[in-house]
Amino acid sequence: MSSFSSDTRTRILEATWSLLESQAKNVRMSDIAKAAGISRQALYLHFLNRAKLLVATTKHIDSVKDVDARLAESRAATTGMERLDAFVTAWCNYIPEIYSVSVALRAMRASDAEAAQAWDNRMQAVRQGCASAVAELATDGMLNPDLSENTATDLLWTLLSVENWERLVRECGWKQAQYVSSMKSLTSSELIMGNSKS
Amino acid sequence: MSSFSSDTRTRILEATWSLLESQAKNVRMSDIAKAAGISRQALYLHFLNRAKLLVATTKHIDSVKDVDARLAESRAATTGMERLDAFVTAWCNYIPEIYSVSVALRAMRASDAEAAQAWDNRMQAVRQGCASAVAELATDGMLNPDLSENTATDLLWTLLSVENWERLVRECGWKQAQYVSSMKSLTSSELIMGNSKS
DNA sequence: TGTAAAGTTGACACGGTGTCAATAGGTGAT
DNA sequence: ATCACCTATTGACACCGTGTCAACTTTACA
Repeated sequence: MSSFSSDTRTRILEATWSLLESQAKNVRMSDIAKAAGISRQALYLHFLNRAKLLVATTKHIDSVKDVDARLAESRAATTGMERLDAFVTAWCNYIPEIYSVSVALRAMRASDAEAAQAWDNRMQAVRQGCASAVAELATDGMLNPDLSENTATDLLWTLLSVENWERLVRECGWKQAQYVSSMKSLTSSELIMGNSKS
Repeated sequence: MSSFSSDTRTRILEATWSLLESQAKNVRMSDIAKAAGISRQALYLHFLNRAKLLVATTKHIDSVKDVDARLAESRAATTGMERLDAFVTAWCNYIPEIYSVSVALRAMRASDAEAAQAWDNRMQAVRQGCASAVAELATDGMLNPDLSENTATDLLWTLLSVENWERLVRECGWKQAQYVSSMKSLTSSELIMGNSKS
């Protein structure tokens, strides 16, 4: 419980975060150490390896940004359509917060099993959110009859991927608001029964 | 023009290709050399670095699979809707062919500017195909009036990304045919004016 | 005052890419 | 025939980033 060590730990996490936010590419352990004001080796006293550090950083961001509270809103919705809308909004607006860390984590996937696992877990959690929204849509009888619940979940999950956000917002230069509203209309027009364009 | 050297070159490319197809992850220069039956150093006589080798491999696949002929079909379509359909079909069915190399190339993006550039070029070419299809849709007056040509192109390009294929086919286990028909209905319902679900 | 935790410096192994030098063998032109 | 060239070989090595280890110092606190 010594405030000492835990201070250093969060200083490391904050340093990692801000480095990833800024330059984004090729952040090395030594860069992070320097930014946190400790030696490179001391980093390994707190995190066994780079993957664990990145994972801890995402969790740190989650707690700072209070992801749970944001998603709670969508679970509180009473109808399936409201829930879908709330979920899409909440998640789409959360993507930019974790984007920079996600880049680093995804880049490690190919070479590091632990990083791959961590990213996969996160995505499965998102998928779970998608599945819940779809399920509620189905019980309301509002799910597009061409789609099974599973297929609809796959589709929703795919549309809401970080990679799609990356492409539209970062590569194509869309405004975040434009992205969100596009995703809302896209998902609702695909998932909700008998929906043509507004 | 010595058939000798050029034989080795294609042997290298074939070896790279088949290695990427099989194990997919962490294919090293030494692995490729071994598979091609030459020394690791000799690889560098043919390709200056790993990025160039991967790029050459994609081009080799393109020529073997005759990507131009496949896409020519979509350019031959007379109406915008036919063209969109043909383009989506052709590209979606081409993705599996280049997928394994794309994984390797994308994995290098973070660390290697040349690989990033090469992947980007390829994707811009795909975007060009999307733009052409959208343009023809627009001249036919069939483009969804909610969308500018640019926005429609962005959307189409995003939907047809390799990453989305990867998620649906590899992660979610969709059959290729299911993926293609989903993409066809998804793109047409989003891009074509006044389209509800079939 | 002694112990433990947290940190320091310096050195090193490992894996993978890319480079270099010295050498060998086959091919083709003169 | 021989010279030059091209392709290939072996072996060694530099560079980079991660992760590890050992020896030592500083700080906290009981």
